Amino acid sequence: MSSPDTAPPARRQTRQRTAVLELLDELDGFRSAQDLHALLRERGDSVGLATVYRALQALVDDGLVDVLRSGEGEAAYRRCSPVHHHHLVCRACGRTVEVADPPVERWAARIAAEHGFADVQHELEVFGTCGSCAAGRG
Amino acid sequence: MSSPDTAPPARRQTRQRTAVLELLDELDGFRSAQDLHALLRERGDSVGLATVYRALQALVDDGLVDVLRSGEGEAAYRRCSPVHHHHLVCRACGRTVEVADPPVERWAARIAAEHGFADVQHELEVFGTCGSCAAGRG
DNA sequence: CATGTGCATGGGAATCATTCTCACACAGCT
DNA sequence: AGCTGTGTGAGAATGATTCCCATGCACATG
Repeated sequence: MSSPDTAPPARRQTRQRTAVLELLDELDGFRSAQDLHALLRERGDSVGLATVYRALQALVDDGLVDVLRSGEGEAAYRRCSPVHHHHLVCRACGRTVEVADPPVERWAARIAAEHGFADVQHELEVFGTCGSCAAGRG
Repeated sequence: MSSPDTAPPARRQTRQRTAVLELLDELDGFRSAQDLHALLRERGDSVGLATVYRALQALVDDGLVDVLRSGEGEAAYRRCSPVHHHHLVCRACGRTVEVADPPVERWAARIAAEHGFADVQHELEVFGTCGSCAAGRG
C-alpha cells in the first residue's frame, strides 16, 4: 500500500531545523510553537517564527514530534518516540509521560467494527496533576 | 475550594439561545460555530456570530453540548447526552456515535495512579470511515 | 399590567495563532 | 567554484474567537 514511490522528502539540514530539534530534545513536556520560538531567541539561535512552524510541521510529518491541541486551540509540540503511544500530562507543570495501551487499541478497533467503521484511528490523552504539583506549590 | 456556593448561572432564556439549542438538536455530528451561525441565518433565525459563540460556551458549561477541536483548531460542537462518553466519528461525513468505555476509564485511572498523578481526566476520540462512506465514493 | 434592573445581544474592531508571499541565502551536487 | 532549488525571514494576510459597549429584552416585582 504505502508505496515508497513518493520520493523521500530529503530534508535539507539547516541551522534552524537543527536548533529546533535540539531544543525539543532538551525540553520535557509539550510547548507551543510561540514558546519554542521565544526560547530560541533567548538562546541566541535566532530563527524566524514562520520557520519554527515549518520545522515543527516537518518533524511531525517525519514522526519525530507529537502535536497536542490545547484547549485554546494553540498547538503544543514535544519530541516523542516513533512508536504509537499516548500521553499522561500534568496540567500544572506540563510534565509528560508516554504510555502504551494495548487494551484501548483493541477496544477502539472492536467498537469501530461493531458500528461498521473502517480505517480506524484514535486519540487518547490523560490529564492529571503530578505528584510534585499536588504536594506543594513547587 | 470549588464550593457549590456559587449560585447557578441562572441562564436567561432568549430567542437566540433557544434557536441554537434547537438547531443542535436537529443536527447529527459535530458542527463548527461558524457553520451553525450560517445555518441559523439560512433558517431566518438571524443571530449574531458573537452570540452563537456565547450560547455554545454556555451550553458546554452546562454539559448539554460537547466540543471537539478539529485538526485545524476549529472547534466543533454537538448536542450530547450528559453522561460521560466518547465519540466514534466518521471523518468523511461527520456522523457520530456516542460510546461508553468502562475499560478505558479504569485503565486511565490505573496508569495515572502508577505515575503518581491525581485528579485524573481523559479525552478519547475514535475516528474512522463509516459504512456508507466506505461503500461508495459518495 | 406597568416598571425597573441587569444580563444578553450584535456588529465591528481587536486579538492571536498560523499561513502565505516573495526576494534572497545557502545546502548539496557536479 | 558554480548551479539549482529548497529553506529562510519579515511582514502581510487569513481565520477563528473574543472584546467593547450602546441598546434590547427577560424576568421579578409592585
